[in-house]
Amino acid sequence: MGTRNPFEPRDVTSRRGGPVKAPLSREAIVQVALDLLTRDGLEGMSLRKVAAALETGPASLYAYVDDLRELQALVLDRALADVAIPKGSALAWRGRLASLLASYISVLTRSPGLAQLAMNTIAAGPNGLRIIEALLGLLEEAGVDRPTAAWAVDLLSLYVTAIAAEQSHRNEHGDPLGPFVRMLGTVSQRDFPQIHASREQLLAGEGLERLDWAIEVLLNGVLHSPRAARDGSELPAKERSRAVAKHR
Amino acid sequence: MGTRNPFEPRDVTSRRGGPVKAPLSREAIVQVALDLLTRDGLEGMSLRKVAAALETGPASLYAYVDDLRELQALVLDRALADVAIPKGSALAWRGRLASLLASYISVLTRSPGLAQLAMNTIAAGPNGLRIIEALLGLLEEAGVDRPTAAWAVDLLSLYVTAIAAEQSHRNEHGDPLGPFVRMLGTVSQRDFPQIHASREQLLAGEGLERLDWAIEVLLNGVLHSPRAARDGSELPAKERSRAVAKHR
DNA sequence: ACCTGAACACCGTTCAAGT
DNA sequence: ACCTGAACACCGTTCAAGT
Repeated sequence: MGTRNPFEPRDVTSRRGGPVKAPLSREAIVQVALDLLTRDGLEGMSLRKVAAALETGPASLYAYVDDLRELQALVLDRALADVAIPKGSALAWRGRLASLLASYISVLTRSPGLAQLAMNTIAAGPNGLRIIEALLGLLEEAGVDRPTAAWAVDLLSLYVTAIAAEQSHRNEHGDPLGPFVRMLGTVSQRDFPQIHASREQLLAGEGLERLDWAIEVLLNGVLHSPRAARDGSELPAKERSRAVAKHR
Repeated sequence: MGTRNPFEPRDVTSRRGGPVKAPLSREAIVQVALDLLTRDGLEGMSLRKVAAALETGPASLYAYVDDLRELQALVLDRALADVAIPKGSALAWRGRLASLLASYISVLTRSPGLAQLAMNTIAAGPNGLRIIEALLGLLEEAGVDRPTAAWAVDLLSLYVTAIAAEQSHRNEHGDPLGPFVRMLGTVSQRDFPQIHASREQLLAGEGLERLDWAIEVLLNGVLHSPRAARDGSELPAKERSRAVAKHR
């Protein structure tokens, strides 16, 4: 690069007739970063590449963003804006909860690397809050007591994020269970009888079928494990039946 | 480095009187890598640093290891050797299952970065297999049908890995919920009434207490969501009661 | 205040060359 | 076959200097 030819117009026109040069704002940086993440995955979203896409040097970004970590948090929250929160009560709470979780997974899976990013980032942005708020509301509607609901939000979002991370890791890394399948094929019946007997079952099922089942497990588990009652007897029948009876 | 002084003895003695130079074997590489991971976290376990610790260049490692990914998988399996698998039947299945999961978490949390590594690596090594085998056995003992048990293994290990990753991420990054707590303090009652009302509950509880509760949720959920019965009626009472009655 | 080039201290991986 | 130095193509971040 060195010296620049002074006669060459300095990006007076954008390729698409847009504004003169990239305006370089926090929003523009986050948008370009999300685009890169969606196109090229987590590795493709480096500060240097974002800067290059904005036709500037990497140092320029530090005027708008403290850190790579901060940029990642901003990108995550931007992406979470697309999570659909079921409105009204067309569906019962269980259907709305399942559909919210499904939308969250679908957003995280849409951009490769976004789920991995979500695993390492606390989603404390406005869109993350919207989702937490909705989860708490739906659990209350389900009759789950508040202490249980609070922890359940943590459990549900962590698990669902982990599922998405696992899925997109497989998609991204062209690693469709490769080593795992090979391992299952060669596992010895002597040393690992249980695994041997469960070979097909371990691989059975579409991703979506397994996801539906997992969400059912989590919801059933939450309904059957109220915290409020744990202090009392081992079988808190009254408290539990209240939550369980609501939808079963 | 350039030229080496030919009079200087070429590492004839190790610092601790050990063998002459590091023998450079696959095992030695994995061991050093695990040591680095335990001491310095995920970032500290680079091929270059492992090579430096073995007093060689990074290129030398490629004779024993295909890839950074392969090294990571080997390190993970090596670490999983420490997971304690409850023997005999001193405890009921539920106690042994909980203690196996707790041991798994404790191993993953012991070395910072190990859990993150586990999130991105399929644990198909011998020690990973030992754990899967034990989980399948315990679930069978619990009366869970085989198709359900197979998927449950996936669910349990994924969730528990995610918990460990979250915990050690907080520990490692000196990020003890910092931004999340700050966010909870400033969240507006108007916009997010549910979050506002659940502020204390969202933060309440020791890590271990929450972990115990989460494991209870997962086990209760698995017991109440048998796959074998899903084809039939919505309320597969017979199948379910068989599994549930076993321990409740 | 915003922007920048250059540098610093790192990465994983490859490759030709040595033994 | 094993090992190596050097190079290649990258990183995030800092900093003095410009406007």
